[in-house]
Amino acid sequence: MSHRIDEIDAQILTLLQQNGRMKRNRIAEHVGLSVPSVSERMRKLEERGVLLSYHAVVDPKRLHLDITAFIRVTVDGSELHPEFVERATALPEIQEIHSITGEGTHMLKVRTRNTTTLEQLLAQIQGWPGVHGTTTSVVLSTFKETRAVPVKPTEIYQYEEELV
Amino acid sequence: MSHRIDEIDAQILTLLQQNGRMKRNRIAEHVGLSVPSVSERMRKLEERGVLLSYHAVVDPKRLHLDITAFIRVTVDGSELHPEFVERATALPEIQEIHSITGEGTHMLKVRTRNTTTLEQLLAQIQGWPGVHGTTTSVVLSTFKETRAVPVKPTEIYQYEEELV
DNA sequence: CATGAAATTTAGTCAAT
DNA sequence: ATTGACTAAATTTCATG
Repeated sequence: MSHRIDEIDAQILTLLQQNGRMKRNRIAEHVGLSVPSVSERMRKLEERGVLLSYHAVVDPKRLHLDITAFIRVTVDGSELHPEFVERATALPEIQEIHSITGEGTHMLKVRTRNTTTLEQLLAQIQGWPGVHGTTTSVVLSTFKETRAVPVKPTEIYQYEEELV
Repeated sequence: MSHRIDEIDAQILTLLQQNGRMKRNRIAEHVGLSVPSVSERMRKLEERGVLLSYHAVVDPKRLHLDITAFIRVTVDGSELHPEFVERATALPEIQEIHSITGEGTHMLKVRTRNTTTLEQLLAQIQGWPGVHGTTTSVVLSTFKETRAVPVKPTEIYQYEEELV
């Protein structure tokens, strides 16, 4: 079973990435289809796992989370990686956890209240099993921050089997 | 003019961060208020800039964007920073642009199709005025990726003047 | 797949508290 | 600031092309 993202799917995805609460009738106007057609396409995009989820974005500053930082961590021994990930996942201040190539083994993105809480967070992470070093880049200004991806109609078929 | 986020606002924000398309009547059930009250609170949270926006999340893998990478860039001369940011902002593959402390001056987060397109992107960035060095961390696995922030009712008043 | 029309659900308005 | 009662709008269902 294979599917492709056509021009209209691409438009719908672009619109919903921009405005996740856009009404179906307005989407329908944009793409030139009826409301039930848009609903059906959205349902299928969700079913196929192209549309993963919808989220509100809250301004961290308004909640006194004034520090954003990237923390590059070195975790010794890959047998300790799962535990590291588990501990990091449990902390709501940690928004992203990736394993990476190059210097270090993991990259974290964190939002925290101030330099004091950042220091506490770093101390906590450094105390975890296998954690050797951390390198922290504190964000001074953010100029662009989005999860939106450019969507073009795909010429290539997407085989479900290949993905998960 | 000052405002505080009470227990119910915190619940609403948490729910909408989890599900950005949650219906007002479902939110109302969760928080124990009427639909008009929930609408009014959402309107005010948006007005005050606490709720910034709503977005659908699209799976990059389904669109053949198989590479995620963090690129730490050194841009010489702060007078060249605005141009760097402007050029970077224009590229849809670049999802995040931050100026940072420590090693390098900027941190980029990028999504691109494959190692070939990543190489092209790096070459492009390295050609920009003032760009000296780049250090790339390619993501092998992502374990957590969210923009959701922990929301607790604030005891402290938030003065509009202090923000923006 | 797409559509219009009908049925159902959700959201907006507003006077009253 | 919150509500119920009302009206308007949005969404789902479904028979048909």
